[in-house]
Amino acid sequence: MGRAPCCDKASVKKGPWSPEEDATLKSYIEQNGTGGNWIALPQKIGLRRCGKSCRLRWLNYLRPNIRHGGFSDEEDRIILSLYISIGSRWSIIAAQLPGRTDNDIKNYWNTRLKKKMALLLVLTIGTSMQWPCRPVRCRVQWWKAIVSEKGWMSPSGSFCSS
DNA sequence: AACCCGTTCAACCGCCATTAA
DNA sequence: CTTAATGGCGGTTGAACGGGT
Repeated sequence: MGRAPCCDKASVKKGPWSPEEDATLKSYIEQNGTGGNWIALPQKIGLRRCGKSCRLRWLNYLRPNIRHGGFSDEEDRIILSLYISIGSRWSIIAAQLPGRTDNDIKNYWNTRLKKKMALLLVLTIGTSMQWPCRPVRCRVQWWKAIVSEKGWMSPSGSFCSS
């Protein structure tokens, strides 16, 4: 026996949200709040969506003051230092970056930032240049494992072990 | 023009934590 | 205290897109 589903999968719509659905959800929450129950909310406002889907849509796209894309160098630095110290705790990392969502940061890290950082590592440590950031320098072994696993080893294959 | 392939990111899935009954 | 319902989170997927051939 599996776990009971949170909603009736057969009668619930999946996939991208339409502008109409967005408008329905946004205007209701702006006027009434979430009512403390995401599961009951879609039925109440006539949306054929899972409550969890509504929650995700609101938190990641519809709520006010959200920024997408255009991560600054300072944001890169904050994400990297937090990732090194606490790992993939995206909600905690997002809490340090106003206007950013955990989903956006997770996507940014997985698709861009970790590659960018690995490249930076190869270009600095791999050529024996001094790494400018001490916390990162202390985690060379960690990065080495990542870079090795992903096949991002520098042509020389050399890493500083300090 | 048609296809391939890598990248991006919105959204889903399933698990664990928390809360209510 | 126990159990069920709901919230929250991180991992993962797959459609859309764009550049290259």
